[in-house]
Amino acid sequence: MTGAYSVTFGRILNRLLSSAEWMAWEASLARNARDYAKGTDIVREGERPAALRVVLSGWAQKYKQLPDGRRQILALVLPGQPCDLDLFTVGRTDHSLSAVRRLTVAEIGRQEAGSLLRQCPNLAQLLCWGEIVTAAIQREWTINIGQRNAIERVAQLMCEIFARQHGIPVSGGGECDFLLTQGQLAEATGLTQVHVNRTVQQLRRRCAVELRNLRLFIPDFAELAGIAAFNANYLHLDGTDRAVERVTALFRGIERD
Amino acid sequence: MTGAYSVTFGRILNRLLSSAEWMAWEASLARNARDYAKGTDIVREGERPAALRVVLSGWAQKYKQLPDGRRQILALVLPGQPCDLDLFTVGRTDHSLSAVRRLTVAEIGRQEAGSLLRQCPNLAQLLCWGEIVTAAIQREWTINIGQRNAIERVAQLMCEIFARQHGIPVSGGGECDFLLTQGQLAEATGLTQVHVNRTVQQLRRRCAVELRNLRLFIPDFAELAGIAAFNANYLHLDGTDRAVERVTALFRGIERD
DNA sequence: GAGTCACATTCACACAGGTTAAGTTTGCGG
DNA sequence: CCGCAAACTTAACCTGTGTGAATGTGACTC
Repeated sequence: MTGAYSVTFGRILNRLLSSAEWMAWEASLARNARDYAKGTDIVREGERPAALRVVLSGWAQKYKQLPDGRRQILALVLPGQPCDLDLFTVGRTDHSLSAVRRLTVAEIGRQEAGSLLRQCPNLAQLLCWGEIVTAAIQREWTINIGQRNAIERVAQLMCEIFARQHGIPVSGGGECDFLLTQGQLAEATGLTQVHVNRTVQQLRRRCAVELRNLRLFIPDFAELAGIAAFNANYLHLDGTDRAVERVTALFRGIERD
Repeated sequence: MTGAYSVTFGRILNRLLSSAEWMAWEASLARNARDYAKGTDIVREGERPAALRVVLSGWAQKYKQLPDGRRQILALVLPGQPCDLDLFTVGRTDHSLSAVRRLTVAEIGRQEAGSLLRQCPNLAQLLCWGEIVTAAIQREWTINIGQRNAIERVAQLMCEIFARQHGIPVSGGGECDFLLTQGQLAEATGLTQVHVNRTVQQLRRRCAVELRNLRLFIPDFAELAGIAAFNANYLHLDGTDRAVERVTALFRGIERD
């Protein structure tokens, strides 16, 4: 059920929720697990949000499509992360969500989500914190696609995916899950499949990066980060504990309401 | 002081805050107004957030820069909008903020922001709603830069700027503020200044769009929207009232804490 | 173990958009 | 209302990435 939780959210919940809260959360996830085949749409743009969704294993992708079919992957949702807070915010979803590969998500309906939030006093703040980081990642993707060239874009995305799973390695490198095909990598970076292929080969030659068996091997993280001009600030890997206090402060007005 | 408030936020506050709340908010803004010259940095990436900033007149831009100087405008903050909620969320800002042209912002320090939130029970939810819409806009910018070609990108941005000021015209067109130079338009769309110039001329020819005197003239909105394949869903122009209820529900757990 | 499918790879060629470098126009500060 | 800087425009040339189509390769199925 648990799978490898991403650094950015799953582990944080585990650390910042009380053990009773954590158990309620985990139980709710387990009770509502559902599988999707690769490529299946989970939510389509324009629908009314019906559930709080949390990825349990596999990756989900947020995407948008133009009327003529051109498609952009906007974000990747890794195991342990909530897909979005649309259930609590918008009337109609403005983007679609689908399965990168075989995927298990928990789909917590409105009622159960409500009672879960009441059982876990810090959960709402933690969910908000997740959204804040997601927004920061979205901004980085914007500059990635807008300003970096092909090799930098792909390198940057690889660094991000690695860091979101294992943090930044102090030295050397490592490996991590990487579930995207080159075609999907193209949709995420705004390149073509063909050019992504050329680019991946370039990275193989320049710093021995390997993409094999749904895993990404990075012999020297610093070297790859150098190519991408990768700066991990935007992942806000530290400071989560304080963040929860801060978000709580934002809503302090409510407590006295 | 007030200036033309954008559809997306200023007017909403006006409608959804009680008149006492609205007066407290306006008073706080007026008390903390500060001017910046065109191009001045207001916040630099990596700084600790020190204030809740709200644009009073002029436009602000969020941007990021790569080490070699390439720069991407990530978002535009229009009059009436808060720049971000960094004060309540992150330890270090992950992007910079500067003045598109001469700009007046209110800079509400931590203490005053706290007391303001306590005076205005719905303010926190409204601020959150603003962030939700901002995130949706960021997603649209990602697909804009990633998938649309030059003329589509520029047309899309023009439609957005217009719609954020006046909503979608039922028929015909209209005019609105447009404070970006072609160079800034280039930084926002991931193109070059030279190519933006070519593109703007193309739009002039194809649908008589004009950019003059810091104003944008759109004779036929539908035509421009057609070029861009513009779909206003992501601006969430409707449904704000309900949204505030929803965000409140998200934090209901807290009320009982 | 032949057939199928998904994915990666390669090639030849085209073009949207980048680059560099002049001009020209506009508008603001004095 | 002058002078200067910022903004816009034009031109010639170049290149990174897209296009379309074919081939290779490994894994899974019946």
